[in-house]
Amino acid sequence: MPQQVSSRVAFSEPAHTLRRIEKPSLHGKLLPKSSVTFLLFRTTESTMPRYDAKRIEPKWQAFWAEHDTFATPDQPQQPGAGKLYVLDMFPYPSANGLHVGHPEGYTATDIVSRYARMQGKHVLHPMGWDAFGLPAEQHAIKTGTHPRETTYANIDNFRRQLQMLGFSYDWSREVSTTDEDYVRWTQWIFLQLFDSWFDPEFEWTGPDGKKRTGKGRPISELPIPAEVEAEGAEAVRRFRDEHRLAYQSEAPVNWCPELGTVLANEEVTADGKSERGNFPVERRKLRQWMLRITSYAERLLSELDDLDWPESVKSLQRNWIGKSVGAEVDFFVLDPNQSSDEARKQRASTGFPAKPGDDVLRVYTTRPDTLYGATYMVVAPEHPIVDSIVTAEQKDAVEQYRQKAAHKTDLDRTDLAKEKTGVFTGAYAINPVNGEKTPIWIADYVLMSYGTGAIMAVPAHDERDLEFAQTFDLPIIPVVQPGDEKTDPIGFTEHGTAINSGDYNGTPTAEFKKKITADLAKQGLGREAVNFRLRDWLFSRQRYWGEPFPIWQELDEAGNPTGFVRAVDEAELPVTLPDMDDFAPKGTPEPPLSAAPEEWLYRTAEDGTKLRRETNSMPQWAGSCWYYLRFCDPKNGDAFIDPEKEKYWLPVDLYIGGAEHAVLHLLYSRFWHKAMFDLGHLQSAEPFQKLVNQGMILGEAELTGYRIPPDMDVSEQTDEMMATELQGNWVSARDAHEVDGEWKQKSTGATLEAVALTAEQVDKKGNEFHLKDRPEIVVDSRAHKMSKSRGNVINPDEVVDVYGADALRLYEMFMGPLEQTKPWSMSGVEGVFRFLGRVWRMIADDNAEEPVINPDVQDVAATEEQDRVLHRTIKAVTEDIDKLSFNTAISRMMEFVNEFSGQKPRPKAAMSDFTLLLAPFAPHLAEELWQLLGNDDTLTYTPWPKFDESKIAESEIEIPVQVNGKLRAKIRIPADADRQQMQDLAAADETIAGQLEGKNIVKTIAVPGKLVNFVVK
RNA sequence: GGCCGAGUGGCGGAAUGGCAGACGCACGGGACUUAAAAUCCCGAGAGGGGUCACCCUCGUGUGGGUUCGAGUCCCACCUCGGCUACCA
Repeated sequence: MPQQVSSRVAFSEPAHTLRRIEKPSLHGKLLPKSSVTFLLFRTTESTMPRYDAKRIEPKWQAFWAEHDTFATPDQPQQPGAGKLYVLDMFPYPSANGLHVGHPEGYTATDIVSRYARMQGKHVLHPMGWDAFGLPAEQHAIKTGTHPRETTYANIDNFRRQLQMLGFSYDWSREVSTTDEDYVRWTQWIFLQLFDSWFDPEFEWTGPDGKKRTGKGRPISELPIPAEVEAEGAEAVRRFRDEHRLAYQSEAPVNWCPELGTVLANEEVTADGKSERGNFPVERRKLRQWMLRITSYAERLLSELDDLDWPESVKSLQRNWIGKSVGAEVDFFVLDPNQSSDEARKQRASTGFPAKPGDDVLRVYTTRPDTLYGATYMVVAPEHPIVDSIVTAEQKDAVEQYRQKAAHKTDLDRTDLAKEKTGVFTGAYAINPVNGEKTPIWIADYVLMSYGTGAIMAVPAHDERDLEFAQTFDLPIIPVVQPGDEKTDPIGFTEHGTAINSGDYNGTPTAEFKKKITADLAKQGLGREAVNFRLRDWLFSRQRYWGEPFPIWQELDEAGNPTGFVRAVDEAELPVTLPDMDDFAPKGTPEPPLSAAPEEWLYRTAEDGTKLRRETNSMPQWAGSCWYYLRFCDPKNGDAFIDPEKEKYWLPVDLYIGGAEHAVLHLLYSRFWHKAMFDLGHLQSAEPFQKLVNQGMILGEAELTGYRIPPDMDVSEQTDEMMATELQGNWVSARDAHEVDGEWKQKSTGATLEAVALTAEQVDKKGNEFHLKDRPEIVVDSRAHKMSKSRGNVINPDEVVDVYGADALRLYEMFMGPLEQTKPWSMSGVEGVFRFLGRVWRMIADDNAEEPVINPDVQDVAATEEQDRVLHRTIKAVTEDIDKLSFNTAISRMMEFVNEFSGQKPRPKAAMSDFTLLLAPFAPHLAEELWQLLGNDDTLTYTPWPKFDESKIAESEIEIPVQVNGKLRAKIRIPADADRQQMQDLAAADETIAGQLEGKNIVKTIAVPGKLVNFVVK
């Protein structure tokens, strides 16, 4: 909305209005700079409302701190009321401080926590810091300030801001992931994973009574196959290492040669360049730590069902896990000397799965029913079979392609996605169902990391295969007939009936899949197979400011790593970061910690083995994976959490945070939780029972006009109206829309230039805004994401400075539904600020020098109507909080105030109840009013008001009367009128009688307490 | 391309299948004031009629459907937003 040219800031003398004078330009800062002009006025008399957040808020924050009001009690306030664990996603304490998105979720959880306390529940509501991470390290490289210093300074600022907002956290439980005591247990959990393997066969029953297959178990219980045992101790060690939940493997990292450093994925732009400097980034394989999250894929998927999470988040997680059911099929690689029949016979005798040494290409497909249409095969460039099958003529071309593929950046990949590339290997395989000789290609559209790294290509029924086949002129055989005869089978990727498929012709797709999978299995050529998109979790980073791994690498005599590692002794945890002055990249892909002092890096074990520390560090996810556990028992020196406390508090009853964590954080946490459960350290199966995502807060809407480019020829437009609008290059806002970040004219598709306007350039006509010099042009307003570059970032400090914390809290809850994206509006903040002023004046005496109770508030009994309003409000607010529908709860309180503030006298009891309802939303003001109402302790644990249905009920109600579904009249009837009475009363109404006259009543619908509807002809 | 979500006044948004637009912003009018601010009161979906304490028509992205009755349920389409991207 435009900020009209008008005045908003007043000057006045009295001290309690000084805050408005201190920063008269504040509105200029808070509102879009361009759209406001100030007219400043002076007065010698105070006319400002006396509701003085600047006095009230610090007073009560100090009171709460002094009395440890929010320290988690040992017991529920009311016996049997139960516990409630209310958790926020803890923030990364950035140098910028809080943005307005933080208080949104935090206010919601604070309301729930305060409300639950008043209901007598035992509430755990903690806060902490996810404090490892890149920015502090980069700041250190730039300035030389140690990341620890920056981090703890930022934490202090965040804590100050959160306390300024009056959140009821139990600060005695505060933890930071960077605390040594916390790091110790993060490392300890890693060691538990390191000391475990996943037994896929293990059958057991979960705490929910459901049967499960597959469980994490101690590595000592891993059965060692006899042939491995026979190979000796090293082979056994290697076998164990290969099965651990935390294991090492070669994995590609983003190496930027120009910057001489490894980059995190977040530091690489979508087009494969470094965010800093825009240099090319290549992928280089390095030894990395991985966590075997894939072994938990099935459980992470199936146990989602019982969680009270938004369906969208569940669906994101399901997609991310990406389970698909299909078949693995063996294609025999053709020996040029054998005919295909012979090959098939030989294959049939060897059985599935293929044995080592078989020259077999195994593919994974979700559409085994299209086997007859497989006209070629593709393997990933890295596929190991390539070396053994490539023919002499093709060797060079294949080698070249593999080289190129290996060095491809993300940019090349996405670019090449548009055009398929590949090279023929010269080799052929035999299609197991029809004996057809099928050429084998390599192409980078097949990924080594999914399925078997090889596919059978069915160009007729797969988009990618079709594109590839068309590029390289490969045969296309349709094998699925769409149900609709008119549809071309080529390019048809859905289910239909089989054609060109031998004896299977006419079989519907679903049935065919099952049948052919079974038939292949019988012949030993295939079997049903399940695949997951989910990959193992790359758990190491080449960073300083993260948890060091509690791992030693073993070195040989020459000081080179042997590849074997050993865990740091538990008693030596935590492994703390060495003090280093220089965090700058060393120009090699080695992590910064490899430049740590020697005494940190090296050691000789008791058995004489030389050891070197693991120099990779853990990702930021590590600390955030389990912080919800530590909050239950933050000071425990003997365990990461006391089992009794875990049993009592877990799972988290309400978890609120941004949707950006819908997949990774929540999936990783669930994985760790399940692994720790399997190992007997936890008793709950899932960490977060109920999850809510708060919506994003956009910047304030700005006025925008639209212009077409000057070179466009307006005369081409045939439409006369259009021509008028285009004249002078302006178009109507109604004719403009944004496509991929660009403004386009809907009617012509022309690219537009969007122009932000100032209020001075705009006129209001009726309800629309128009350009002053071009009144026919309608002006639009739009909200965008807050960003520094746009200059539309709202700083909570400044809002609190002008309007107070209660107003900020209340506004953020009043904006709209919690889960919805919604734009900021500073005048909306003023709206709730005015509401708080009205609340103040309803209960407090605004004319008194000292805060005292309003003389109109008296110890009188409430009238029936007053009781009705009060109890209706209690009911509505209570139910709305239960639904997390805070915006409507606030509306209800506004209605209450609108109703009561004009009344004299106002019953004190009703004012007290209202104050309690307000308390979770605007706790400072509520505490102050509670005191004025004659109470001398905090209202934090005062019982929540109860409502009485009988007081809400009215004896007479108004209901609508419809004729043929159209509203024709409203009548007053007794609340308990039955159907017949309602009909009679409705028919007796003058207007209705007129409507019914001479008509034939076909049917009458009367819903008691609701409405009457006559159907006439 | 795929998946998920959403379209209601000038704006943010309310509405167990039952009076569309609660509450708030912005806007207009009035009271108070030398004036302004602050505060309080009143008005308002759009269009039309009028015997101004009243009535009619249209109205929740578009087109169909179910129903006595649809913002709400079903089908198709359009637009916007978010996430994801060759997963065979």
